[in-house]
Amino acid sequence: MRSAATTRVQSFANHETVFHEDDAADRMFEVVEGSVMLFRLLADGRRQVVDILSAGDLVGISLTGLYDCSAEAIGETRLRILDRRQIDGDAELQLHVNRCLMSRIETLHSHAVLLGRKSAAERVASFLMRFVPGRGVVGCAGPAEGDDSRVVVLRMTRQEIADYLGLTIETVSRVLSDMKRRGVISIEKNDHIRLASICRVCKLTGIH
Amino acid sequence: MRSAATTRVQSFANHETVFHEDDAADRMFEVVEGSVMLFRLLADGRRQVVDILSAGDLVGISLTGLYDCSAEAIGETRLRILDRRQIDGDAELQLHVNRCLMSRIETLHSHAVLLGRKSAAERVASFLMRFVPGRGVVGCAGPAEGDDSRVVVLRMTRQEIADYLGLTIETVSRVLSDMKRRGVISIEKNDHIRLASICRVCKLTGIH
DNA sequence: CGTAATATTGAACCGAATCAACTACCGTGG
DNA sequence: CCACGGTAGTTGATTCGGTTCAATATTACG
Repeated sequence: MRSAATTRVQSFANHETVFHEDDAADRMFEVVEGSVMLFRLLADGRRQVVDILSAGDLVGISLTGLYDCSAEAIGETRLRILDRRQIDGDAELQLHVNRCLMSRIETLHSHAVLLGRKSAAERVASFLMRFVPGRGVVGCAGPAEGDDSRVVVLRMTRQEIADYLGLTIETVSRVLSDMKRRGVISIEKNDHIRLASICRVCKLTGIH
Repeated sequence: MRSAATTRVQSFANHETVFHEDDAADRMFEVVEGSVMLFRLLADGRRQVVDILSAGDLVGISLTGLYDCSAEAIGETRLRILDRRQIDGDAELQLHVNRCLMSRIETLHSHAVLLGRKSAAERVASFLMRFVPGRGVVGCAGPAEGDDSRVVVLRMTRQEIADYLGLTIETVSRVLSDMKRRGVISIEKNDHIRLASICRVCKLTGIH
């Protein structure tokens, strides 16, 4: 979005913290590469991953001056540091920020449906479909002619997936095992999952 | 936000539909009075209320050109119809839209924690605390000297509350009955609930 | 006052959590 | 290269919170 010459890019290792909830929100970022996980903690340690951001998304926007959740890199991640003042003055940039925020809101709406109304199996299927762009959404292309399989790389631990889906690691594991048993997926590595048929996975998401 | 002379205000009766999910997002609104409930449906009829908006909030902002959820008035509600073109040109207005969107995102983050990680009792307590501004949040004033009770008016049916909290009507009812039994609240009318002690309700929200 | 809609309560059931054991994987160093 | 230890993931048995189904009570309203 901005010319690379005038902006600074910072690298984060897998699981490295970008900022903590309640810290002063002094910096804003744009994801250049990798992903960022936003999460909140309850006092007793329960954790909920509230959003997962990837290339092009903005991280660390705050209304109150304090970050409203913590942020952690998923995989090797590079973030461009943005200048708040530059944005405030530029109508064009503001429009871009606007679109990013709206996109977050739509995603958060979907996630509320998942957390409030979907079964464990539907949540895991929905999670897997995140990694298949253009499928399972409006204007879904339908099953590709011929082979409709695909390998998705999660780059998240079972604990992170569970905290994102509002489940426990055991439940996530059980659902994946069950999908494997039924031939819907096969687990090539812990975080490399082959969807035997994208369409079949999609039918398990609960949206149909 | 805008001068009343040049803008149109539309009134909606309780439970009247403002727009439907997937309709063309041709209009944007600002809540003048009352509230608006945003919800999504799954194909089998499961419903999740994803957000509840009140005075000053914007309704019907869309990224895709289609509304991403349905909107329904809660109580007698008045909405100001906004002109999209007017906003796009005005940096000052954009900043306001921006702040509104950020506020939605923070609320949606909180709601994800509620839906993903809180017990039924914690969800209902959190819901009741929504109606007590300035308490149970950062910089909470603490219990008022003397009487710390308060009557809150829900203006929503048990079904709507349940769909907002990701529960069933029976569970909502049971939790409220249990709180009543323990003297935390008293139900003066179905939608008029007296919190005997705001502080005690707050302690049940799970955030402490 | 009578009726329909909404809310409460009870009993049985079920899905996911919990607790506990076991297994696979990964990196390190002998 | 393989043995070792630690971490992450799986699987099983049991428990528990919330749902479901059914009956009753209450409220709103003509």
